Amino acid sequence: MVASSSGVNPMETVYIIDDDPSVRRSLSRLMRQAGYRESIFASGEEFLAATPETFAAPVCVVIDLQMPGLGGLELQRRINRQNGGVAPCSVVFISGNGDIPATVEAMRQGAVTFLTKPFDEEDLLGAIAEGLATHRDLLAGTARTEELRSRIATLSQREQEVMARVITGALNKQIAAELGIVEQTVKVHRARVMEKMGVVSVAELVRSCDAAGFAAAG
Amino acid sequence: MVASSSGVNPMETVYIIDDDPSVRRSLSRLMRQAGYRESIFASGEEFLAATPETFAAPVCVVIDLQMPGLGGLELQRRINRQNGGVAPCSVVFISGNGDIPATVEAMRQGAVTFLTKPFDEEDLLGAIAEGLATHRDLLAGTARTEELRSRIATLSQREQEVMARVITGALNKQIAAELGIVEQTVKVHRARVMEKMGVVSVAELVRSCDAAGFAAAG
DNA sequence: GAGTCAGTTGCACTAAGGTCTAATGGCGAA
DNA sequence: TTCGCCATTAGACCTTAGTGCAACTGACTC
Repeated sequence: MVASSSGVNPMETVYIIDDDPSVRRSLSRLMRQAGYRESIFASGEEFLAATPETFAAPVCVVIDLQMPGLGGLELQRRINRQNGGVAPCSVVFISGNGDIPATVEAMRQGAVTFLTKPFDEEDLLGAIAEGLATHRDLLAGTARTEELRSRIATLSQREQEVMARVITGALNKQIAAELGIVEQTVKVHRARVMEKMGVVSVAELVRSCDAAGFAAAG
Repeated sequence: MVASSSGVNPMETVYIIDDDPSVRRSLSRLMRQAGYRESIFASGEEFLAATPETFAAPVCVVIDLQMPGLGGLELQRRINRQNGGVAPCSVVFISGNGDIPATVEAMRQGAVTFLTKPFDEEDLLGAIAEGLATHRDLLAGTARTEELRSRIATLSQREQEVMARVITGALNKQIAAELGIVEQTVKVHRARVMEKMGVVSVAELVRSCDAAGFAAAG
């Protein structure tokens, strides 16, 4: 029983990267039948050239391990590097004659799974569904983080210095002493920080900074 | 060049689980040469019966995939289950004739790596070092979490209710209204919360609660 | 029944945070 | 040069938070 298009988010995309035209055709058809948007590529180079470095909607990339030119593992590495080390999409490997070291490497680099040809279509669809779900969750977290970082970017240098100390629980007078300014000035910066960050309490500010990876001052 | 015992934490332990006596002897010697504490077991059942469910010091378990009785993958599952789903130690697989599906499963279950015999001693030692390091970091986080949870456990019901609202940034008067008590009472609870949790600022309290998984009140 | 503990409240006082208005000076863009 | 943004400070005023002391209640224990 193949998954139908009902219930599948039409924005979720599957990219197929395989040097074998018959595999590409076959998987392309399978993806369409499952209700996914899909695109096929004959090589990793082609894929990298044609797709953005980051994706706004869930994406799963199905990669053939053995390909002339850019190999599957190296392709996976480059995809991961595109997003500053954070996987910009989910990856599923397929291979005709893979070996265990390659499997270990693929999994360590974050692959959902590693399937050997011939594989059960259900296994592939299951892996893709899992990869898309994982990526969906990741994107949700990333969107929040990005929003917070853009807010932090609107803070002036001084405001960031004050915020870094506020989220450690430092008193205004302590912050003033550290920065060599007067307490009243700290209050002004602090108020602006709260306003720009869109929070009304220190508790929210702490959570926002933690979520955005903004480091507290020692 | 085999790693010497210098620089290796003497409390870090490696457990070898293999049904082949010669492999056990060989790996046992290798571990001792590398400066690790080690114990050998002929089966998963023997290991589970002889070791605690959780470990206080870094541990790496080297598991043979194919063993009569309890297989390597099932053993890994049981080890992971012991700690409520969180890996209680690191796991390295070794196998004479493993296959890709087993490798995928092992890695998905959190194995550091999967080595095929005959393997390079350096690869095994590297994997063990990595596993121990990962487990060390995990233990450090766990210790902190446990300490915070035990602190939270000393809070009375009311104090927890107040804390849950303090960490949302609620004002004392809002908390009082929600709980149907007077602001002064909130202040008393709040002061006791800060004292018992060992913090002096709301910022620290928020971080502690987040680290301990204590949920804020909606 | 006495003692203990958690929860509650009131009052007074201090400390800290937050807001508003007003003013000064530097610095880069238009 | 003028305008706008940033950083800075002052003074006044109000709101919150934190602390110390005292007291009352109910449940539970010795």
